[in-house]
Amino acid sequence: MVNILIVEDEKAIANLIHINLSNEGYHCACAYDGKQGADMVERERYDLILLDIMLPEIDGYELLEYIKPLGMPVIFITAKGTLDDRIRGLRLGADDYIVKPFQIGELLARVEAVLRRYGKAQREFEVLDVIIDTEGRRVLQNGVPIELTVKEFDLLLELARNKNVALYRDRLYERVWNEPYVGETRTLDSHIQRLRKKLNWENNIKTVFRVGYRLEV
Amino acid sequence: MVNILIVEDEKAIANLIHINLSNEGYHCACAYDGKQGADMVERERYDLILLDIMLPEIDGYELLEYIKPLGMPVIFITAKGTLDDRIRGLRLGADDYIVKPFQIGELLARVEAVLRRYGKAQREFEVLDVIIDTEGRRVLQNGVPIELTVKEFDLLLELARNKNVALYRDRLYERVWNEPYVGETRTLDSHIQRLRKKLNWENNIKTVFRVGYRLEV
DNA sequence: GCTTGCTTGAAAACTATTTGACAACTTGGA
DNA sequence: TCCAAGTTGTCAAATAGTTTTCAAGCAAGC
Repeated sequence: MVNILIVEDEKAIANLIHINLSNEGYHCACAYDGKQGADMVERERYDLILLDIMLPEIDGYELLEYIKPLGMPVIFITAKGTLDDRIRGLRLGADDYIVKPFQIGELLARVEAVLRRYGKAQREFEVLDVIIDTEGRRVLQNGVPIELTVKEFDLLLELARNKNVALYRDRLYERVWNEPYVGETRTLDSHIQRLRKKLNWENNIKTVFRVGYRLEV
Repeated sequence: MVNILIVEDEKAIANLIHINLSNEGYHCACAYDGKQGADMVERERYDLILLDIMLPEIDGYELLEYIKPLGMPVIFITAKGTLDDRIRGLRLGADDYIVKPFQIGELLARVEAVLRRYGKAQREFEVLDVIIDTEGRRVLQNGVPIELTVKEFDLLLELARNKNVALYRDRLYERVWNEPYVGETRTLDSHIQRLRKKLNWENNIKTVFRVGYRLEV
């Protein structure tokens, strides 16, 4: 089982991450300051470490230097979104970074990307009656393969990674299409409809009027 | 099954190697100091030993002298990249050496090379109704030899090594052709078609529209 | 120079995606 | 409650893009 360490002093955030990663089937441990983090890293091997920069005792940069020789991948969590910090983190050997406040789906995507890079990715995950095979880009519903197009698949992934979250149209569009949302067309709607139809998810993909969509599980 | 011993005191590195070799289908054991390494070598036969030079208790050079008469191949792992060390290791009878920090792919290549030299390489593997003999570059389908050209064979290998994974066209091309994919020609497509035809794999090599291909098993 | 494998390009076949017109719905105030 | 304005759903046509096919050209090794 994939083993993840969360080093984060804000307990609320640590818990939020913990809950969501556990939900995805990862095993998690938390450390609430740098010293504790160092201890835990020393005692056990983790497949990935989520590391806040601003920490009591030992800060994230320092801890990173300590972790890197151990060969465990690290994703920085940073509240300050300045380019400087990002570059510094990456140059110091972090594998990725994410800026607070983040959407949980974004975190999951980054976690998955890094794990995949290290050959540890969870290939598939389950939502409702559907199993999504991310690497194979395939979908099984109750064991039956469902043919999805690229956009449909990406859209499903985005929804599934943010289940029970109302996703704003623009954000959803921008994530899946990788381009700014102008909102003059029915593109996103059409794809949502097709997903609903293909998966019989009329009741699970809810429209949130004036906001966007939410996948309810 | 190929049996490999990793003698390395940095557990993180030992684990990293362990994970990656296991992934390739090798069986691995770890020893975390020279004495333990000596014990294990005495007790069991290994097809290959990965040996760190800087070890507690008994150092790598000493352990090598002990191992050599047993006729087990050895790859040195060395942090000091000086020419001296390399030559010393090789003169003492190591089969190869690798300098930390290394890329895991490089290690795998060296491991495979040494195993092959000793005739221990994993020569063939099976996918669907086909047996691929990597060394002989031959393919048997239900016992019947199938003539594949070089490119066809490499392409098959790449697909087979990533079965059930949707491989992006560019990645696939770059892996097989060893050059950047520009995407202006039908080269990859043609070869895919020929593979499909020769192996009657029309249904197993799936096109993933706008992505690439996937070998389904 | 023949053979074989590899690459290419054009055209055909196919598929996904976008769009637009209009219907249906939601909402907040009149 | 009802209406108007704004949003979302529907669906088929148009567009845009991708893959397959095929035949021919090319290159390297015999």
